[in-house]
Amino acid sequence: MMKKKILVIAGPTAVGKTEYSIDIAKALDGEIVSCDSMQLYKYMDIGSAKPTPEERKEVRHWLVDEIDPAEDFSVVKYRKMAKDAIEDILSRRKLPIVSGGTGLYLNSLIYDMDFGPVKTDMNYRKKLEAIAKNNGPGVLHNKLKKLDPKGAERIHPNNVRKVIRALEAIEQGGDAIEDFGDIKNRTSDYDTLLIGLMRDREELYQRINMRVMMLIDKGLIGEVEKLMEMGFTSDDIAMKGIGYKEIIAYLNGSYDLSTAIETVQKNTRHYAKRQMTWFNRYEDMEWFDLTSYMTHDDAVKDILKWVEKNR
RNA sequence: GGCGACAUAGCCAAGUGGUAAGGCAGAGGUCUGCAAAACCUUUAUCCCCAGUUCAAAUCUGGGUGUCGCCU
Repeated sequence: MMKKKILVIAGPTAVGKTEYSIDIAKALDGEIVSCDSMQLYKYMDIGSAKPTPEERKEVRHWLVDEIDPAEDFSVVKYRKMAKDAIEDILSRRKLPIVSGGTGLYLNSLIYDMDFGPVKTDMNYRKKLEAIAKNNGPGVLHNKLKKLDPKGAERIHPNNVRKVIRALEAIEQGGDAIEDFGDIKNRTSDYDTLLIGLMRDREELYQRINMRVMMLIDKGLIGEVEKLMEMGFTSDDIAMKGIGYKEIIAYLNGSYDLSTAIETVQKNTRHYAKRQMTWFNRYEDMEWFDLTSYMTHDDAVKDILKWVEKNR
């Protein structure tokens, strides 16, 4: 039986995934399944650089504008939603194109990751967070050493969040968290074609700086004010996104505007670098260096050529 | 022109005789239920010249530069 083909377009933020994905989707009769942890949220349009309504009319986008910013969300929910979307697209004989920059979410789609039965327990987490805060992170890590020596070895003591998650998995009655390094094989659910978009570091950073200025021009500050009026606070994970947390700080008076903007730019640059680190480990990812093309169309043509050859 | 202060990494900065803290930026990396999250690793011989000393970023003299005050 033929495996189901899906195309993945990954790359750091501001590299141009949205426009490239749309052109590629149009050429291949595809629909886009967003793999972006922020575009998922409703009301957060400007800061997450969602595709515009016009763009979404050109090609159908899935998993954009789906959840409330206050909702507890996690990879597992993402995977479920994304797989449903992919099935829907395939059932209509179209090509699913997973496009985005959230590495963990992408992994959940292209590897068979077993997240286990244990759900998140916010109260439990808060309790442990308090312990870490009062007695130092080492206490939790020592505990983990006893319960899950392998996990303790892999997780740095200072990484409280991961230590807590590892403890949660065991203490709430599950198995120890698996090591991603143990996963060798891609999922058998799909036949995945991985495309990576990149640019020269310098050019990418320039695009990031410019884009942040553009987001401000488009009304990011007003968007954040509106979200705050709706009752969302910096406690909501969604509001910890880059571009949101800094503007909140500005509105609180912790930053002046130019500091806020510079901080957004800086954090976005850091994020882009982490994304590159993440994607670099996919050995079969075909990279297209957008800096090296004279025009957008040349690059699209090349990408399509590669897809035709490999699909 | 006079007086004073200062000069340490790309930036901020500690160190006042014993062999260069820290933060930021930069670079590299980790990742199995908050991932735009969380976390880790890494970067100097102290403005220049001479001197004192076993030993100088630290003390002395000179030079250069910056800042402040005065006329």
